[in-house]
Amino acid sequence: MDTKPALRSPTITDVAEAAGVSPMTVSRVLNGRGGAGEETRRRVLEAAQALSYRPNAFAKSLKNDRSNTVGIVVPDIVNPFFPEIIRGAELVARPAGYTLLSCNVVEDPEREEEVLGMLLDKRVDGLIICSARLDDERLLRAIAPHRAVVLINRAAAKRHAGTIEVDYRAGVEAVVTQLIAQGRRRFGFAAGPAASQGGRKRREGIEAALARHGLSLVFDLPCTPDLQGGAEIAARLLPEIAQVDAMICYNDLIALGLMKPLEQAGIRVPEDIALVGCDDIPASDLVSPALTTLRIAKQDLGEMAMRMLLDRIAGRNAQQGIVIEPDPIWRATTPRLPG
Amino acid sequence: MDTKPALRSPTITDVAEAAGVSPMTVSRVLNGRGGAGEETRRRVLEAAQALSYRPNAFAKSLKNDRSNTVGIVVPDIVNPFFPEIIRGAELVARPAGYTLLSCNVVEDPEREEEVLGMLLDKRVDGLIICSARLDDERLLRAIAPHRAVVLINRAAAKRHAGTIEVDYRAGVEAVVTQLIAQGRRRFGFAAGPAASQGGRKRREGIEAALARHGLSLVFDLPCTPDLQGGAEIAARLLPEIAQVDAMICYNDLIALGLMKPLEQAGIRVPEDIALVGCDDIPASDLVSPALTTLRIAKQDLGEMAMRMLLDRIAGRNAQQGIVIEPDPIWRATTPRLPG
DNA sequence: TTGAAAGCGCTAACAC
DNA sequence: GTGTTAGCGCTTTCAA
Repeated sequence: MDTKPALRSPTITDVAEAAGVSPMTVSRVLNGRGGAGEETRRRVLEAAQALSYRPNAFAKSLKNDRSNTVGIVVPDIVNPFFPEIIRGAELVARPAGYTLLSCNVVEDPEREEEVLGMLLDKRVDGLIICSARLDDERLLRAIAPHRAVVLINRAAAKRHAGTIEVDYRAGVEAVVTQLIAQGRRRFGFAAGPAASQGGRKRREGIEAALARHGLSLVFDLPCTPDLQGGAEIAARLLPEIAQVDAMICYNDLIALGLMKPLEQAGIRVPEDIALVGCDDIPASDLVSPALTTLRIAKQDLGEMAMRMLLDRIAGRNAQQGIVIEPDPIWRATTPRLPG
Repeated sequence: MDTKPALRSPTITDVAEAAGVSPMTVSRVLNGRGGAGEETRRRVLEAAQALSYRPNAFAKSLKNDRSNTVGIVVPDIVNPFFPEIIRGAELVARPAGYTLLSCNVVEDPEREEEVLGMLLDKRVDGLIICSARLDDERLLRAIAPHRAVVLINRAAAKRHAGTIEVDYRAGVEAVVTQLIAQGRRRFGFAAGPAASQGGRKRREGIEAALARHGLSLVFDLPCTPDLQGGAEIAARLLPEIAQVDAMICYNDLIALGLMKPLEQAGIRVPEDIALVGCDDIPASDLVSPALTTLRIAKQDLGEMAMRMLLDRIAGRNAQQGIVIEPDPIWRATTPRLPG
């Protein structure tokens, strides 16, 4: 019955011919613009159906100067922090008629720049950038030509981009303050990527809490934000492990990567050393001892960012900067809380 | 110094005017087609640079009838199995000049169908589908109009798509055989999504091994392929836990989701019940006891799939079906191997 | 070595 | 209610 799929996909003109009308009428019917006779309408729909007609998105975009596509750029799709954000963003984008183009930059600024250019070529209507690693100048230059931008965990002039920032500073400060109250004094920081703004805010939080007690960081080293980074920190830390009785980690992956080497070296967590992560990825509640961390509502974050982006695309720049608070989740890598 | 970014992005005509040549010459220079005077060439490049000209991908695609974009469809981007595949695919796609459009279908067949249609609208040059959940007829109908398709973990007529399949059957059979040798007799299967072809192959592997010893599955229940699914299986299993001394799980997430409820119920792993996952996600080596599993080279899988896809796009359909073998990783949720 | 014309598939603006 | 014209930005074809 079925005819073979044509070599060339059917165009609006093919449908028009099949229905015995003009392309314009087909366009009107298919886009629900109204102003088409009932009978005509039926014939057009039938013809489109019969040909399995799908409008060519390029032609549409070229004409309309909008792609109905938005981009989201993440440092590393394998880091469990980001897929949830992507999912949240997609959840909002799709019902609004947007396709999400998600791009991985593998923690590489060059690549980040390249990807932003590519998204420009594809004429995305807007984009979300998670934890941009580019320096201010390059970032600004790269986003300037874009129609609408939202930055996650990166400050920027409101004119150029909306921002959603996690208040790591407050979150980390609260946790460190609590640990000090429990008697910890010698803090280390596994700082994550040096270029991360979020990393600097976490450090500020630690230092603010420490300063109030006349303390300062005894260990502060950057590392890749993954299990491997944690393992490397462990190797650096172990020779001078006695210097430290609490480690604050840039994220859960680092903390998790730290745990096994510590255990193998006979260091007890949390007795000898307390461990705190950040993000609350699923694995953190699965390991033993379960990891104390700052929970971030990742999917919400993605949803918010996308809502803000859609607003900006629509020219509504109402909410320009949102700050969300992380939630301390006290688990077993820190001493039991009193009460 | 800089002029404000224009409202309208510069076109090839703008560049042509600035350089005092025709659009055609600009096109030639920018695409490295050769046949342009040295001096002309220089002027064009300069003008393009000065205007920050970026060719409009739509116009290009509309004309060329190719988008230089390929799609990859995954059931759930939050499942750690898939981001690694995506990364592998991207690693191969980008140097070849392709942009990867990754789409999440949240384990929903309707959504899968919709996404395949959307990809068609966007005129992707080809696409990879991971663990398609559509039934054969709908899947075939959905991929038929696409130019090139590769299926991961799903069989198909070679004419319609290349395939890369993990030999779960053999992998699972080997593991179960080993467990039987260690004295396990009462096997359960946390089967994952009913629509998964991979799930059926795992079951076949279990049953083949059991049959050789006159045994059969005492527990076989579908579940979502995530931690939640494991927790639900645990709830169903616990009342009749004594019936079972080994659980084979569709994937590591399910196995991991199973572990905490079992532990809380006082069931010892592996003494009372052996546990086997599949995929070898990073968390599996972090928990205690560490999870025995079948390792799949996820990134390789993604790379292979993309290479096969690029071949098919280029009209080279040499390698049409690849089977890869999973690697049993014996860890602590199964009894120690002899030797 | 360079340019002019035509057209990819679609739709906004304006007829009829 | 429906059709015609023109043009989005680019490149292929052909001519100069």
